[in-house]
Amino acid sequence: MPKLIDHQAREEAIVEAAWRVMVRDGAAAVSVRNVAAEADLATASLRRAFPSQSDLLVACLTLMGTRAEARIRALRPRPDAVAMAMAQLGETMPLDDQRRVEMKVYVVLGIAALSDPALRAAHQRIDAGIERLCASVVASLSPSAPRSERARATRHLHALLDGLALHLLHGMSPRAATNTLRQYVLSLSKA
Amino acid sequence: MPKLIDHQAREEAIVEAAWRVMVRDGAAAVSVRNVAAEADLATASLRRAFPSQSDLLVACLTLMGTRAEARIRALRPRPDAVAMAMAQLGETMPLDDQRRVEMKVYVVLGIAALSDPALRAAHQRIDAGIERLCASVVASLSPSAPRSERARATRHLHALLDGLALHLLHGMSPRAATNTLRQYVLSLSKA
DNA sequence: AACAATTTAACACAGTCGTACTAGAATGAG
DNA sequence: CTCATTCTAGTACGACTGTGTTAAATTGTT
Repeated sequence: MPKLIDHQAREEAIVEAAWRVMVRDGAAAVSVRNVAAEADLATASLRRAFPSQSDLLVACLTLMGTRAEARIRALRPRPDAVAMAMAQLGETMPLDDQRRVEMKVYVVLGIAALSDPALRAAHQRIDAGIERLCASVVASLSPSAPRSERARATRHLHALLDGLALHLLHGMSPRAATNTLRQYVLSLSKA
Repeated sequence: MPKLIDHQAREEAIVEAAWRVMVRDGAAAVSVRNVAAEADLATASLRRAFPSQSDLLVACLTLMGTRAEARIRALRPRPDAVAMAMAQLGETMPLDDQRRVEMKVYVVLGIAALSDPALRAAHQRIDAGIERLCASVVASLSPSAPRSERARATRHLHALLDGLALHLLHGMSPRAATNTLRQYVLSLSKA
């Protein structure tokens, strides 16, 4: 039998290389050749893992969602609902390089998804996950609020989260973003 | 003297053609050739107005800012502060095709600005304008709040606005977005 | 050591990109 | 009508793109 390769590990390495290219040079630079060079692979090897560029981009988005979801799922429960909410929401904010990269990937490919059906599906899955997270946070903080009010708060929280993500990429300080988010979370728990 | 051409009108026509291409096919499709074809012009004519692609993209962003600012400036004052605030903020939301196009341009090029210094400067000017608008809205609704509180509300409003813009592009209904925004504006006026 | 399966390297193809140049068409002023 | 000036069409160049294909190198098993 031939050279044995851990394909899953390789796929992740390729995706991470693509992330680096995207963060460094923008979405337009994520070409098969650039990513292969960044991953120190032949373009043909990359094509075994991802036959088309579209597959690669979708994998970029999907792995980002998987990673973030895993981190949130791994959080230890906390008794304080506000602290728990902030911990969960904070996993979607760029407090370290890892999360900063993921957020940029999410936002950049989210825009690309506006004119790419394949990306659109992957993006909607992640978007739905964030929506569920927001709904669960709202439910835990304002359990007694009427349903329509919770729905509105969920939309509000979701938009705030994505808006802060955008501003963080454009240079907003993580402190300011965290404070803004915390203030809204607190207002939910009081209402 | 030769053919007389209204250069400003032509530049705007070119930029609008570029907008159409960007909205229809994404930012990657905004090439000199595609835009020239969309504007029914020779590529050489386009190059007279915008010598480089970067110039064209910057103009796309700048004209968008100019148009939106002009619309906001042209609003008739209203006695009701909440109504005035919603009218001003609403000018940044896609309630018609015109605004929808502009919002998409703003968001798409805002992402492109993350890895393009020329675009970055143009984007920051518009971003600063929106920030000023948010600050003025907050000031008119919560004149008695302490300064730090107003600063936080401004950041909150700004993030909410951009987050809703993103969600609107991804299919959120304008009604839901308007309701969410109105609810926050109302909460500002009560506090 | 020899085989077989997989990975890699290298190249090829057709297309588009930004940018540049040149020759000719169009047109307002005299 | 003529001229001067501007605009346009067309072409060209080198670089890059996604996608294939083919031959050679690599390596676990027998």
